Amino acid sequence: MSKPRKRRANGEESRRKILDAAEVVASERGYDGTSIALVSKKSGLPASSIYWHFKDKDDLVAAVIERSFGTWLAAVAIPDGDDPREQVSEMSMRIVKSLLDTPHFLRLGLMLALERRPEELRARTAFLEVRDRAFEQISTTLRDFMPGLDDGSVRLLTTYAISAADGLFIAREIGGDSVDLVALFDLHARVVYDAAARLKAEVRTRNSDSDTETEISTS
Amino acid sequence: MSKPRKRRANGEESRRKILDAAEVVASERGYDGTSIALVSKKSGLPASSIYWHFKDKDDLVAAVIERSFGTWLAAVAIPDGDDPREQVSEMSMRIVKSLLDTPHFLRLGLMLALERRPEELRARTAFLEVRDRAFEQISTTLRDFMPGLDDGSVRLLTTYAISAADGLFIAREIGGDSVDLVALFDLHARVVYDAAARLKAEVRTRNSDSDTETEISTS
Amino acid sequence: MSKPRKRRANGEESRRKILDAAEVVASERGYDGTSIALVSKKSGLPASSIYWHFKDKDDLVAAVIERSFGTWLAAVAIPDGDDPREQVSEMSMRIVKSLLDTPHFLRLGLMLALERRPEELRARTAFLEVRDRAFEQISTTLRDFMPGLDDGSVRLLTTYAISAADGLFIAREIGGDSVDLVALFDLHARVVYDAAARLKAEVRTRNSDSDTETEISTS
Amino acid sequence: MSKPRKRRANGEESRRKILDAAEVVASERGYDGTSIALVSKKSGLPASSIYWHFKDKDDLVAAVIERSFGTWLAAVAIPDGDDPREQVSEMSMRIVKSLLDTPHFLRLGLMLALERRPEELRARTAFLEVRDRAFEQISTTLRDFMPGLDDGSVRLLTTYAISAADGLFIAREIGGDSVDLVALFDLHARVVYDAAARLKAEVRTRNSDSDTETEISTS
DNA sequence: AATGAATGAGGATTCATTCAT
DNA sequence: AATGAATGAATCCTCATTCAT
Repeated sequence: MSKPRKRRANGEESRRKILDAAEVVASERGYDGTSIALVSKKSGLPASSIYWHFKDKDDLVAAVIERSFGTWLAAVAIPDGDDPREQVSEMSMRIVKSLLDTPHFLRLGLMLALERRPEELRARTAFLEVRDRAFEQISTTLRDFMPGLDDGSVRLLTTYAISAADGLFIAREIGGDSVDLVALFDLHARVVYDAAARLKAEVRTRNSDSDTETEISTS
Repeated sequence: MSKPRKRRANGEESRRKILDAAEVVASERGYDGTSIALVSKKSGLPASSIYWHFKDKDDLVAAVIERSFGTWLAAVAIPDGDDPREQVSEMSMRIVKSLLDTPHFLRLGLMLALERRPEELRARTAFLEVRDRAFEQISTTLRDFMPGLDDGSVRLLTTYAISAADGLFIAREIGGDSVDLVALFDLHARVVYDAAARLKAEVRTRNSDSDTETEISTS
Repeated sequence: MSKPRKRRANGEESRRKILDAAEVVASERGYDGTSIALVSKKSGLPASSIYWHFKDKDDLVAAVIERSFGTWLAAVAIPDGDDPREQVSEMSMRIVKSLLDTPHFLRLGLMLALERRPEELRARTAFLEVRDRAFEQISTTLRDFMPGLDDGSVRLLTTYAISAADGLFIAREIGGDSVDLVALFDLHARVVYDAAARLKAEVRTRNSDSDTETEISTS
Repeated sequence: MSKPRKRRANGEESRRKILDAAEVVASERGYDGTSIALVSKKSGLPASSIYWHFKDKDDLVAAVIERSFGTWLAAVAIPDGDDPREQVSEMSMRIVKSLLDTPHFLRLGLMLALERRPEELRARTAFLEVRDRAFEQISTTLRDFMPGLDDGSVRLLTTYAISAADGLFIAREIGGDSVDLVALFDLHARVVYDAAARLKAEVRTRNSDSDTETEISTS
């Protein structure tokens, strides 16, 4: 009773504990601030055990990124059967909720993204990869909702949509509860929608140039 | 005579060298990644000399933030005598240019902003302070351009304007030359302008709801 | 069926794999440089399996020494029925060949021999033992070829013969192909033979002291 | 009196203390067996101070090699004004004495020489370099004493002379006082001298080929 | 006959900082 | 106004070894 040390070797669970601890630490302190000793303390496993499960610190943090992204995706993903027309506002809400509930993924990712070290971290590369996947996903969604948009515009809008969302997340991280993330994301969704509509209109105009089309004023 | 007299020690210059080195290092590696040894190597001055000029590492990085912000402000500031009507587009251009030329300030600042360590860094506080000043500045500008906007809207718009700009900066940091920062900031300026106009219109409508009610100022 | 049945565990073969790996590693890096992890990697067996076959690292390396010596002896040994008169030149050739083909035994042994650690290694002791056996063997051979040599001379010559051979081996290890080991061992064999002959002559002279001493000119 | 800690920073002396400690440790345990912690303990300076004076462990051991060689050379070198004819026997004596008194240089060097690690140690390279210098020195001496020897023979003899000496040193390291190093080196000197004389004679014979010289059978 | 997992001790090296000069 | 030297704590990671299965 005094020490019912669970001596059952259980690889899966240990790995999970380590990732849990590392996720919290890394998302609060960044890569350099994440010491193996701290992860060891928080996970309850000796430092050497961390090295049984992960090649090195970089490998550990990359694994954190990947798992974190999975969790985050699941939280954001829209359940099957949803009415497509509700997708936009629904996704906006889900994103906000995910950022408030599990900010680990994005906080850590952005910290890594901002770094420039002589030799790339696998952890950073891992983040950029999942970010690229998100980019493709959103591009596709945009094209579905606004058929007729040219590639350049889709690119521009997607970049803007993602980047601004990053920025809003940071604002919330800095400002805490005084930042109304819901209102900001509402604004953001509308703003992107309007911009998409305007760009689409401009494209159409440009295409049917000599015709009698009337000017289309900014939304 | 036997020794080639080292030129008279020049405090100002040494300090400057150290700050120059620290600015580059810190903006590439963040706070934890900035080792005194590296700053020493890059500045050409011994580590102990850094401690003659700065109390500790935190003090050094805070000084970097402050000087960096000064430099950045000077690059962004609009020269006297400019036509106020050109201010918006001009400032947009200047901001883009400053972010491309001297990204140190914002890169370091955002890295610091994202961190959550048990004991606050003076360096982080310093960044948040200059950011607050920028917030006030932009709020004022917004109010000047869109008189009649209620305080909540100004707050929301300013937060959005700044945050999205942060996000665009990050996108550029990640994507490099493949990210067209000029186009993104053009879009951003327009989007904020439109949103401001719409919010203003909504406010006016709300205020003159049923009849000729007199203006009711918020706050 | 679901699992491709790992072929029946074969103790002998595993043990051999481990010894093979350890032999290479230890002869390249010495005792301290031989990590169980590296032997594990090179042998393809988990570290814990190494401890199933060997008590500890010292035990493993001692086993390497013993097996290695066996291999080496077999390579050097003169087949039965050989004409005794050809033994010397033949053995010289065989030794050279063995040192070129399987240098593991001697390389590792000499490394161990040179070490001086607070607590003796069984591995080192094992090497010194087989070396002693070799010493006796060569002493006997010498006595057979040069009957009449006093014990001191046999000792001296044997020590010289073995030691110089060690040194030549090292020279080859350092110099690689640029060192003509065949020529060196030819020289060595002749030199030892001459020295033995001279010592024998000196002994005979000394024994028949008061008699008509004949001048023995050096060289 | 209880703690008159010498707090006078004295770089030279500290460096010397570290080298002294490292020399002993490395020559007893080899490169891998030389832990910075042990050197720290034996030298009385903290491990971090060792890194003020030396870049890394490899740098430290290379410095040991170089200093050790200097010491050894000084012990072996023949004072000016010595009668050249006494040089050979004198040098033999001096070498024996140096090997008995300060065996550090050669013990460490041979251990390093025998190693084969994936990435070369600067320490090993340093040893091979000084060894090369010794080779040239001895070659020159040989040529002076035996003018007329062809280059191949000089090479062969020098290699043999050095290598056998290495082997004799090892024999003494293994056998301790029971190994009569003086007798062995006397034998070695004579053996090399005789071999040189014989080789020279053979060369002369070969050069005057067409003459009536009879075959010279092996001694 | 093995092995996945664990673990405390120790490995080299860097850290921020101080101190005497 | 500086700096060579020092230093204890911390860094990441590897070590030999054990244990439960």
